[in-house]
Amino acid sequence: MQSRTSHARAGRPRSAAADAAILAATRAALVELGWSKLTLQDVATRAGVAKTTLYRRWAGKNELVVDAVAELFDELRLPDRGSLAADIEGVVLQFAAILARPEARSGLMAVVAESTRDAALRERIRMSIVDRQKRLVVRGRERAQARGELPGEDDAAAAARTADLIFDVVAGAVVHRTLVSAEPADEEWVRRFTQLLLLGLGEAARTGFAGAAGERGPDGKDARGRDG
Amino acid sequence: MQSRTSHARAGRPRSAAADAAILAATRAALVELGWSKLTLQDVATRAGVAKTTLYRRWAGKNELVVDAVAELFDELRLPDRGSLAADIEGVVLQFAAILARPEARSGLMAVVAESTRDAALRERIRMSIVDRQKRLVVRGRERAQARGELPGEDDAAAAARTADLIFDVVAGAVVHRTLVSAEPADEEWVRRFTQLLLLGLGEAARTGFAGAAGERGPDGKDARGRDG
DNA sequence: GCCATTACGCTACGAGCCGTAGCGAAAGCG
DNA sequence: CGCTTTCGCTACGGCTCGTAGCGTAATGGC
Repeated sequence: MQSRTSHARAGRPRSAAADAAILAATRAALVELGWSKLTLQDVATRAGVAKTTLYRRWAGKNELVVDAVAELFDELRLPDRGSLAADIEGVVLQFAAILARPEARSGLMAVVAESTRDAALRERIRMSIVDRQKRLVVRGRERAQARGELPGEDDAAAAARTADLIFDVVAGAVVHRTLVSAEPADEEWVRRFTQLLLLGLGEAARTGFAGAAGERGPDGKDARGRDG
Repeated sequence: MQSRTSHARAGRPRSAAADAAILAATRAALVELGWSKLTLQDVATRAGVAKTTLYRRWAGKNELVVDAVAELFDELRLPDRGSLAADIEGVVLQFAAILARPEARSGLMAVVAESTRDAALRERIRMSIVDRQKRLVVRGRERAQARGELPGEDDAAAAARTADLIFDVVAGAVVHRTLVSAEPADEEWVRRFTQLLLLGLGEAARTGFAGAAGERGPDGKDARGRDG
């Protein structure tokens, strides 16, 4: 069977359990040691494998950490909460929860920094982490357009550019808040951010901007869409 | 006289020229080698000083790179272009120009990553890099409020939270665009981003969002303030 | 069951960088 | 001229990296 599904070449197959153990050990090491003090020898010991096994599967520290961190983003979902605002808040809160974990904080920025000088690494990050997030933006936007909350776009290229822009704004804001400003992207912050994103600077400020007093938008439409 | 101005304790004073040479050498090494392959021995050789001199002035690689990169942000200015939109575009373009330089790309994210596990380093980054940027947001917002483009805010604490939010959105978006998406934050992107920030998702999309056809805001006010 | 093939654990190794210690010389101050 | 601090230089132990080599384990083909 294996000969058909994945052309299993003869020989001893790689241990899938070892893969999982290594990635879990990498995350544990990231939590305890952080990026700079993480060594492959330490990861190997934690995972119960030999150091040479690590080098047979990953080119180095960068690639290993990318794969270890990428698994954290598997849990990202796009819940249908009934309105664009509520959908944004939901997915942003999930994203913020992942970035609040120490293994993501210390690992993600480090590999992004490394990727500025390594095109292959940048591509690996894009495929296993970034694109998965961007897909949520695209689908959420389509959903909002189907609801009539956002106008449709005829030009496909323009639609892609817009999705890229929105993605950079959303992901960038959460990352900057969490890692640079080093303050939590909690529910109140997400509410205020969502209002700013939907209404813009002038209009959002005019509605009080507080979230507590401004859950409903100025056009009378329920901004959170709990009951329609 | 120095005994009064800066209590210059007796002994040979530190060479200011060495400081400048070391920081310049650090930036040069960042360009050629990137963060991970940058060694203090290499920086010392480039600067024409001994390695021990580096350790007498900086605790390690992290602190050195923070200071070297911080100088890049000295050139940030807040030009008065006549309108909030034009001011935002101007300062964002300056920020993008700095982030386009390789010494900023490879150095900035790396020290931010390190700062997730080092509170002292995080404070150093905040003081010498982040706060300088944030001040531009605060002043630009005050200017827009004086112009009547944005409503004033009575609560000082709420005003500070709003400034923080705007700052995270602006800086985060540019950083994410430049370093994660790895695409240039050029004039067209900045135009579209500014429109999104000012008008919000729904309204900005409704105006076409393109920039080329949307240089003027929907309220008829020239969004770029070039010739009126 | 036997063999070719691949993965694995283990050890050892040179190379490079880190951060520090110690020394003599240089450059300021009074 | 003494005192103090900085500087250049050398040397060092300790650590990590990435690889090589070897014997063993596990699988598929025959």
